[in-house]
Amino acid sequence: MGHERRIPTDNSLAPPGIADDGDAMAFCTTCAFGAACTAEGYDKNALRELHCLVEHTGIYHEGDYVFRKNTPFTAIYAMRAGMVKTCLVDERGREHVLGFFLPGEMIGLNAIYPERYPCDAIALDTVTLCQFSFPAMVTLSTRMPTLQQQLFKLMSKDIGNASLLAGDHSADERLAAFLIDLGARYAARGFSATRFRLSMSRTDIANYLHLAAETVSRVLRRLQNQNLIHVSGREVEIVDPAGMNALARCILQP
Amino acid sequence: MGHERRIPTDNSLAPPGIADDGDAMAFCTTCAFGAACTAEGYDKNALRELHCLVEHTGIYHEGDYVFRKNTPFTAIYAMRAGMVKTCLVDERGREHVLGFFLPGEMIGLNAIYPERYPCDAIALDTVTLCQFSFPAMVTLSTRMPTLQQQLFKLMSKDIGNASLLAGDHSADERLAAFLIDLGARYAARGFSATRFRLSMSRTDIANYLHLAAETVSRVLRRLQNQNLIHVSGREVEIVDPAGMNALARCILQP
DNA sequence: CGAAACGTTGAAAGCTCTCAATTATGGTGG
DNA sequence: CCACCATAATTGAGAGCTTTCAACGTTTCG
Repeated sequence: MGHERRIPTDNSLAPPGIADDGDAMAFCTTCAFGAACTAEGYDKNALRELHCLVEHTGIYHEGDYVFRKNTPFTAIYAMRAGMVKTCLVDERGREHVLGFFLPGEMIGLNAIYPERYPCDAIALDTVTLCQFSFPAMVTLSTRMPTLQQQLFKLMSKDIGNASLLAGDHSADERLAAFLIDLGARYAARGFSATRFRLSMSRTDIANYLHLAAETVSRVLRRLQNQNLIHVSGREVEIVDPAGMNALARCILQP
Repeated sequence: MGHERRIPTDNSLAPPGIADDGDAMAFCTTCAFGAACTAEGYDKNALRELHCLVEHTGIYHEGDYVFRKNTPFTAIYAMRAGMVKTCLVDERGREHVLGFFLPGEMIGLNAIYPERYPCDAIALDTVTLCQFSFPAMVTLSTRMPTLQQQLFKLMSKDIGNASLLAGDHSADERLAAFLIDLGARYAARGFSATRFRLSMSRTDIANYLHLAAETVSRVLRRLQNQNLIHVSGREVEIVDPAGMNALARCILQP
């Protein structure tokens, strides 16, 4: 394994339900709601209220659905461990991957407007997450400005990220940007930015980057031959971060 | 002209400042904040407060900047008339168009998280808009749940829209989806869905759809030869909406 | 009227895709 | 523990779509 999970995934024995304070506080430091949860000077009751609308869900295994397209929107989810992809299948049967989610990131924010989940969310490995009732969050956020701001921030961030893939860039640039971005997000959670495991298949990567799976294979090989990365199965090491950044810059920079 | 502007653009003589109620109310029916502004049963004071944080800006002419990349984020804008593009220029000097904005739509929501505008916003023709101080909106929205919900909705919508261009589709499908989408958005504001004027250049369209300008020309010609549309300069008529929808479906449907 | 920007059209090159075959990996059951 | 199967990943060759480069026609506006 390229990195160690800091968040224990062995809470399978604990029944789903209200998070106990100890667990919740420990997790909150890496969670997307960290800023709201751990905000200083906060009324302890408010903090308790926020924790009370969280449910730790059971464990999801590879292939399990966190939610399905067109299901009524009820909750958003914070990743605790593992990786989830969001995707949808078009009428021609082709799968489009919208995003990959790492520990600490939020899923479901794009369901608020349509009031239904606009895509499927599928676990790529063993996943645990926190479920937040959205109606409850909305209510609470009117009394808790920090929470409201955090929601605004998270959503605004998502709007910006979406345009990452927008440009018409070469396959090499796309793959470089993908790996650099993944490394940066891992680093933000305390993992290694240069060594990690790809939980998703080459096909998933291809469907995310809008390339053919064969092209993903070829480009990974090409980057390795240029001594930019080292790939072994799903283990990846970024050998030359500067070189990779140079490739990815035109995508990540703007 | 393919459609009539319902919103007068001749307020250039009025000094920027607080919107008078008459104007504001008239506009609100087509504005993105309509739901919040015109919500029934609302405290008249709250409504007045919302209107008070709006400023009608002066007129922008073609090429004028509404805001510039990296400027500190202070306000979001609601389009009243005309068209604006948001774009950024990469280090190679190539322009990427992120979006086009029609009357009633909001600009600047992607600046909340970075706290700076992440792109330029440029008027494509004669533009008028309303400026909302964001800090003031945030404060007000804690007392005005409808406003908060409206903000959530608008942002969530933007997250979803961004994935419209994501797929790897043919140039024909992209152009068809672009025109159908534009028509639908015009229709949502009371204009014709099948006859309108493209305020942006072929190059802008190309930079938005990630095609070469020459390809845009060729595809428009191709669609016209198939009797799907009629193009004359920047005037467009969708002659066969069903056929165009069939082409665009795989992009717009999911 | 003339310059400059915009738009169109043609031909050749390049990148990625598709199709096909081969190799590697991981899980299952004997 | 190993054989076996299904899935995933890799590699090669040819086709297709879009891009690039270049030239020409058109519109706009000083």
